[in-house]
Amino acid sequence: MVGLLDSISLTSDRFASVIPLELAVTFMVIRKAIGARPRENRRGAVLDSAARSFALHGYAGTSIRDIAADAGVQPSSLYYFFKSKDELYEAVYERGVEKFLDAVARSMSKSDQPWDRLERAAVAHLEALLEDGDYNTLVANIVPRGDSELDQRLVRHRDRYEAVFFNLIKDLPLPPRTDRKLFRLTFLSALNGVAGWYRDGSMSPGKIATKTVDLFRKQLEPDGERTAR
Amino acid sequence: MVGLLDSISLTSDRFASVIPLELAVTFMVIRKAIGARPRENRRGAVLDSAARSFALHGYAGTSIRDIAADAGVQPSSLYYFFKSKDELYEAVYERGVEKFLDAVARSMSKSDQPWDRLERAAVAHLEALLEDGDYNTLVANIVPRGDSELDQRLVRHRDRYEAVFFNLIKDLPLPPRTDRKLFRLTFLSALNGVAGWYRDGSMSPGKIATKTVDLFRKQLEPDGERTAR
DNA sequence: AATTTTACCTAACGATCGTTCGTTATAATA
DNA sequence: TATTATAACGAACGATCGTTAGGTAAAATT
Repeated sequence: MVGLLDSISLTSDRFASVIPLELAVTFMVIRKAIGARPRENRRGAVLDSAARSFALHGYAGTSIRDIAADAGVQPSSLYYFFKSKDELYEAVYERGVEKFLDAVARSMSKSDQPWDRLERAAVAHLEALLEDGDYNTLVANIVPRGDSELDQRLVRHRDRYEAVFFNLIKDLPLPPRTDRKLFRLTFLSALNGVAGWYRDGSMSPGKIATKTVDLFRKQLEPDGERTAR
Repeated sequence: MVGLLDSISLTSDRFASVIPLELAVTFMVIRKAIGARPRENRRGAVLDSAARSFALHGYAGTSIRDIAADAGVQPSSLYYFFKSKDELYEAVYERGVEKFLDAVARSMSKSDQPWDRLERAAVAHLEALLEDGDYNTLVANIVPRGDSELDQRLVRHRDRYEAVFFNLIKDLPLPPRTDRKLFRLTFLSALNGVAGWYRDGSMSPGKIATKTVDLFRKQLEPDGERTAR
């Protein structure tokens, strides 16, 4: 409020010397409502809206106009921040990878035991996916096939993250002939698949993650003798 | 060939009485190349092309014109067979569910043991998904959220198939406190996720399915003592 | 032989798509 | 104080979108 009056009193405005202050304020308000805003960067809002729409309706199902409307901005303004729809999509995807990376890194501060480390990572992964949301949904759901230029860049971002689980699983004490690559791919699909059926209120993301890890590690349950081949 | 000449000799064609037979044949050929074909139903071809495109680029990423071009038909012709893009998509999805159902039903003719039955189903599922292809890819990849009318119909088709695994897993001798719902969801995500990383030549679909089932059942491997918590 | 049905076609509708253009008010800098 | 950079805007471009209308020749039916 003070800032608004200040900016009038400095008056680089071409009307200021001709019209009374009351009218100037009116003009300010109109201008504020319609057009140019004072020094405000909507890049973050645009990125958020893009993440939302892309997560909900996919790349092709989301139009530039959808995103712009959601962010309260004109369609053409997106091109001030991003060169193209592809670049915007990549920015969202990359941010999603970083959010995953951060979440998992934070979760693994301590604990040396391999299965515990995997469990912590899984919990962090699922919490990021289901609670934080849109950016991560994109990374979890879209497995780029690598046939377009955009896809190839997406794969590179995704690989950075998958490497984390590669290392986590490398340290796991598994039965000798276990296929660790298949384990990783299967495990990640299982975790990411949760986004497809999770409905708020049923079970907490952390709980789901823990139980999922248990599914993969249950050979040591004390009462495992009920099972048979 | 004989049929072609026959159709000329019956001559309900308005040129037939005016021009010689040679020229009539020429017209036939031209008409064959450009326009109206004799009694040929392209519905199957359209459905195949739709499955292909939808599997490859998704619903929004596929245009009616893409499908028509791939099927060698005019865009408007799709509306002779299907009322709308939505209905075409649903037809593909439904067919995908039926293909899955058939494949799994065929695979389970004998074998009483629960784990073996699940393994057979998994093998059939993955072979259908990775070898047969497009129709199944659609069902595997798209988990409808149920917010549109189309989505709600899709869910109903999908549920018919998931019920099969519900029953398969019900009979499994699992440790007492195992969450069978989570097992099913996780297991199906793991299987369907294979479509995201499978590249021809690495491992056969059947082998992947078998090993995936092993991952979920490995608690009875004889040398499982290497594992620790 | 005349009529109807089938299996398409050509042409076009208005809406929406990603993107570009030129403009403009504010803030930072010289 | 004049200039430049920033953060947008409104209007429009041609392309493409799902869909419809109306036509046409062959086949089936009457």
